[in-house]
Amino acid sequence: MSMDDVFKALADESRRTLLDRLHARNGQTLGDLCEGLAMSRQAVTKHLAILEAANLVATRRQGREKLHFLNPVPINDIAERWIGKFERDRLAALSDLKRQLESDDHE
Amino acid sequence: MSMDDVFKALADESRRTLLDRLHARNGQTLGDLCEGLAMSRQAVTKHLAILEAANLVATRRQGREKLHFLNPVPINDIAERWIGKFERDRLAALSDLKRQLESDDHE
DNA sequence: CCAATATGCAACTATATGGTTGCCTGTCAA
DNA sequence: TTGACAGGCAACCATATAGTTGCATATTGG
Repeated sequence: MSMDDVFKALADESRRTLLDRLHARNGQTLGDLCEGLAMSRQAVTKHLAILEAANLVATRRQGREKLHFLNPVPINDIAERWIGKFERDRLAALSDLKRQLESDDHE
Repeated sequence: MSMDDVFKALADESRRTLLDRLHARNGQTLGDLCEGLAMSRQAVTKHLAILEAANLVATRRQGREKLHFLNPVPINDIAERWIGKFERDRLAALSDLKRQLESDDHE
């Protein structure tokens, strides 16, 4: 669960997709997370193990199923490392504004 | 400057150290950034090129020197991807509190 | 019990990546 | 001009890593 594990875990597109899926719906099983992906179940298992070791994903066993949950804390730590407190607020405001403008475009 | 480039760039400890150095003092030259590091100048050059391609570092030529500047925007985008607006505020508050407690410890 | 379901483990392969060495180019100052 | 300084480019090597296949284990429902 070192910092290096977090960055290595995030370096792969497949793993980021898995985090996206958990962000959209938390608490999915391995089978759920495999659905529609162009790789074997074993590949997904390995990716989830890496995400879990990095503390980006927490798990809970329920019978023969294993539920997966996204943990946003290490992600926040990344931002804290290189973005100062005030700069953070400024960038957050900019992001909000950008989202606002984009959603207006689509109306 | 795709999202993948950013994560790949951050996946290496040496590159994160370079970002730390720029965060501590912005606008350093290649020579500055090499100092005290246990690798060749050419290795640092390659790392900086990767950081620049990922838009994490911006550069400006000045005579025979090249100055390097940290760009925090892609870092912020990472946090935005998996942390909701309200969750972001909550995590930021927690981080501030944690920092506060830690600084108290050291007094 | 037993077959189907859900997940775990291990060996193997191809490619990506970090680091090196050697040499080239450009800029400054005496 | 010319030597020294700052940086750039290319080929090469060792290791890390994403993906695969094949087999094993564990839980549930009939």
